[in-house]
Amino acid sequence: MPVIFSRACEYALRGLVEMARHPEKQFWRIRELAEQAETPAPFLAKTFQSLVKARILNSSKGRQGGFSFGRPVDQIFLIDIVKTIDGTTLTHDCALGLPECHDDNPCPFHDQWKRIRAPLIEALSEESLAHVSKQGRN
Amino acid sequence: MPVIFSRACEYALRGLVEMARHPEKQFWRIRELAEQAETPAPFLAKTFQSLVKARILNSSKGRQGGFSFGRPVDQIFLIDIVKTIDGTTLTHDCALGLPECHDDNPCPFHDQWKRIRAPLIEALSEESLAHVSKQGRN
DNA sequence: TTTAAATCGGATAATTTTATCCTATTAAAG
DNA sequence: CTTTAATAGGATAAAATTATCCGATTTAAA
Repeated sequence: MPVIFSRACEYALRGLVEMARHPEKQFWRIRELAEQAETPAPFLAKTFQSLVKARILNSSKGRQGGFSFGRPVDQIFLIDIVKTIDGTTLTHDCALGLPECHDDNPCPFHDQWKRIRAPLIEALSEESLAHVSKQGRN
Repeated sequence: MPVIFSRACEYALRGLVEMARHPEKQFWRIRELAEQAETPAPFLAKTFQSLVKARILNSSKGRQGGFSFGRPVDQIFLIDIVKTIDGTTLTHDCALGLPECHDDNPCPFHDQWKRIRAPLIEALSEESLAHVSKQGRN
């Protein structure tokens, strides 16, 4: 198992950060981007299709084509990417996998997980690609 | 994908909580426990083997056999269970899957994830089965 | 001593996730 | 108009995870 995001989501995030780090580049071909982000190219291409559907990315076919951002990078938040690719499991579901776990019928780890998940959701919601892409060196 | 723990780990936690909730019961047969915890019995049995190896559980074969705790439930912490079954990925690895992500060579999400992961590790380390099993109603 | 009932551990099956491949479509360049 | 180069999307393959099965072993009861 990966850490908290699926492999698909890890790859997408890495690819998008790479894109955001080179604002001078208008269109990215998937092969070049995958190479930079060290991800399997065909798999990244697949996950990018979802991001296009979600309007986070634009794509254009044919020569000189490739992927570009669907809106300014300071308006794309990590939560948008995670929800598009991994759905709402991480942000909504029970850590013990119980389908009927809610505030009024909590599992024994419910309150703890809720408390831990809150800052995670907050960080994902507030961190834009613009900001994240300026962090780190990896 | 599950939320943060593997299915195997979710099941183990549910089974162990169920056991801890019934301290009057010395030995649990896997079938009965799986039924109570609503987990697939053969799969729970497999994951329980790992917990026996890790001395978190005792097992005895044959008639009247079953599983019992390897030490008092106030000395078994969630982190022990998670590490035994899921290893250290959740607590150690890079959220973006980068193998060379460290404090001195951080990925763009490194600091955020570190900040979020800390209270998670803390909670898992401090929450004993004794305490957790008294929480919730599910 | 035999029988019944439990875990152990290896083998196997099913499902999900990850990864690749190939053809179709599109658009620019020649 | 033809060729080249890109994504789209369906089909397929590989790998990992989840789930089951069965014979071996163990232990207590009959």
